[in-house]
Amino acid sequence: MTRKSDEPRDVIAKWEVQLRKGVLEFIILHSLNEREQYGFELISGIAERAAINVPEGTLYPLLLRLQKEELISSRLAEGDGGAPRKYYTLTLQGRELLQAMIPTWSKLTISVDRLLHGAAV
Amino acid sequence: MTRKSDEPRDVIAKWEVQLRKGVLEFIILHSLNEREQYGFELISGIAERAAINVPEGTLYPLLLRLQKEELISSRLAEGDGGAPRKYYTLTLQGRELLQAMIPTWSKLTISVDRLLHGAAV
DNA sequence: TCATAAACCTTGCATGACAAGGAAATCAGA
DNA sequence: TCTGATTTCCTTGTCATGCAAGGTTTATGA
Repeated sequence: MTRKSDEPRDVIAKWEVQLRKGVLEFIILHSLNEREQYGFELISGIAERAAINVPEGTLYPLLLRLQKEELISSRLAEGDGGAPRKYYTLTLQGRELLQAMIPTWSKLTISVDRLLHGAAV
Repeated sequence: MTRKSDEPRDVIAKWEVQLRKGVLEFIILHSLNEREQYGFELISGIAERAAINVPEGTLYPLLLRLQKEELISSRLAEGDGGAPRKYYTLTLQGRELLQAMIPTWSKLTISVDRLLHGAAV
């Protein structure tokens, strides 16, 4: 019995990975704009509030990148019986970028939904 | 006078490229599900109805990929005083995938909007 | 024959998501 | 003291997509 490697579920799962590109940066910046948070806190908060699972292998490289781009900054603090936590907050640049991202996101989703529902411009 | 290469407009433009990943495949499939179309027709139709500009360098490789994955099929027809047109339609697999994509897209945008507006799950 | 327009194609690069594996700090108990 | 569990963070390599730039083919009209 042969088995195709491209079953529908796999195809959708791969597509979802592509769809998330850019989106995760957006929601991380937005979450940090609400309040200072550390890595694990971001992951659990976003999972709880939006049902979006952000893997560690995605989050940490992303946070490092955002810090290198000076969109966020960090400070170390003691952990709760474990390794120290790294708390992140937005820089001024980060807040400005986030403000520009919001209408960009809105425009894209509105455009797509307009196509989906066949409404005119 | 120095000039930073990372001006806000560039940063947003790059981010927008990332955001479109996956989305373009989705809207192309959706457009072709409505009716058979050729490349230029897709570009102009999507630009007009959704204000989304799909460059040729994006569209043609995408169409070739979708055809290789047997999500769309094509037929040649005469052009309007120019090169022949390649008309594309969805295959059964393509229609099935599209039907699975729609709720995936909805869930993602709803989740993000829930975060943005601070509503609870 | 040349220019123009319609339509399509190719190459190479930039970039983000993530699986897998790992490392460091703390604490509890044997 | 050693071991294991828990919390937290990090690194590497792979895969996929979008797209700019440049090119090709077909037909038409001057």
